[in-house]
Amino acid sequence: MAKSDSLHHFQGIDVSQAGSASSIVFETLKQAIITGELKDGTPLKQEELAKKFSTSRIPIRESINRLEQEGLVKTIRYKGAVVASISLKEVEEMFDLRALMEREVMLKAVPNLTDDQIDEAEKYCHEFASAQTSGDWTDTNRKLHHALFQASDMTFHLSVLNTIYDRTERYLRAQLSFSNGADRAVEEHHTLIELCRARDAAGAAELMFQHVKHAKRSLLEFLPQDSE
Amino acid sequence: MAKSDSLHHFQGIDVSQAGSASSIVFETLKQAIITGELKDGTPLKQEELAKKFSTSRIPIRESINRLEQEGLVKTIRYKGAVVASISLKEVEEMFDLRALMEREVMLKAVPNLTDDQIDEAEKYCHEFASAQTSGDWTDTNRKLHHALFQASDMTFHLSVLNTIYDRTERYLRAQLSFSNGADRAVEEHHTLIELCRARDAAGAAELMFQHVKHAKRSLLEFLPQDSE
DNA sequence: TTATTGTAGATTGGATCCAATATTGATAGG
DNA sequence: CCTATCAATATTGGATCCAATCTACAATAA
Repeated sequence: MAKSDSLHHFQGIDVSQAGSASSIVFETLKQAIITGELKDGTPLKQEELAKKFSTSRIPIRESINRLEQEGLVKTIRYKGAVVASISLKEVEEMFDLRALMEREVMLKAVPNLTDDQIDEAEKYCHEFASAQTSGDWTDTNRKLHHALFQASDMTFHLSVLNTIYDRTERYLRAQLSFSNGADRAVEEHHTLIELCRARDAAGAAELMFQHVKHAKRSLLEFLPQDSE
Repeated sequence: MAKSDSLHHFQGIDVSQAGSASSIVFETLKQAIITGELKDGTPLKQEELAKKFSTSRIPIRESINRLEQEGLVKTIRYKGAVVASISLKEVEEMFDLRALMEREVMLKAVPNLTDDQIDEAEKYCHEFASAQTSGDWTDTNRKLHHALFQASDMTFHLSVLNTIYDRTERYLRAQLSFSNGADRAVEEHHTLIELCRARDAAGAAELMFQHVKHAKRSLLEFLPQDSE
């Protein structure tokens, strides 16, 4: 009963009102993992979740399958599923890839950016600067990046970037709960907006690259723990 | 009965001997889609597949879910699943990303390559040159690239690359059935091996980049059809 | 005491049944 | 002849039941 109380968040969530049960469970669990509500290693027991969501185990199983395919959980046959942890090496890789990809995306996006889009990005830029909780921080950060990326029309790149964001967000949140290492990011974001307004694609792309590399470095300083 | 005969390949495949039913069905379907045995738009009917695999619909549904998460099928609620097609724009994007990533991977791999690994790659290089069917071609091509990539120890990058290979292979096969545009590739592969032996990481990386860009170009020449 | 074995409980994997929805074809009206 | 509506069928989504496997703990023997 009190054995595993880490899923108390889902109290009262019911499925019988919108889309398919599977997709609701999937989105809810995914969000809980991304935000860190469900910590690394938390076992996801089908029966338990079925009760929380007031459904049978079928939609739960489908959700867990999909989550595993996205790399967010890891299951062992007849043993069960747990929230997947991520190694330091993988974090590094993901940030390196982010840097590489976001540079390319910016290169294509900047020439297509409308003034409205830049205004929107700047709005998020300010929200970002005044964000208080780590949740607000990551949310506005994602919105800001996304607003700039939209103009690139590189849907596949963006989908890959999204999975990287999904899989690293909880670690970013953890970092930001401790340090307030967002100062440099705020500065870089403002400069980024300026470069976009000037339609300096190469400059914006290069700054984005460095921006992500900086984020990687400050995150790694805060993850000296295990490596799995 | 003769209505949809595009799944006749699975005759006799039975599930009751190895891993979980789900994973067997998943791998089999995935391979069939990758190779092009199941063409774009082919509907995947659960009952029909359940009979072919001698199981219930449950493992079929799980497989389809996982395939959808990998982008290989597309399902509509209460309507069914079909083999996902891919737009020209996505093909372009995937090859651009491949070029970008494989350059980075080579940059890290070359200094770590052992002589044995290079020998292995060269073996595939020769197999590739003498491959007859489009299946042999893509197989050895993948093996060759993979052999070189292993030394990079960039597991996440490789997983992304694998999904790109998975989602584009059938189009490459189709191309190679028509043209024999592999001549240039053979040449580039040999040069690539030379550069690896010389431990010229920058050179190998740059050649790999161009190699993928060339592949992209010759593929696009053969896909002037629809765009969806 | 310690290692081993066996049994009971818990948990996941798969099969079958029912519910919800879409598709198709027939029929009636214009 | 064409169109619209409605019933019949096909197909997917979800619930419940059974099977297979793992885990924990106790009993027994060295």
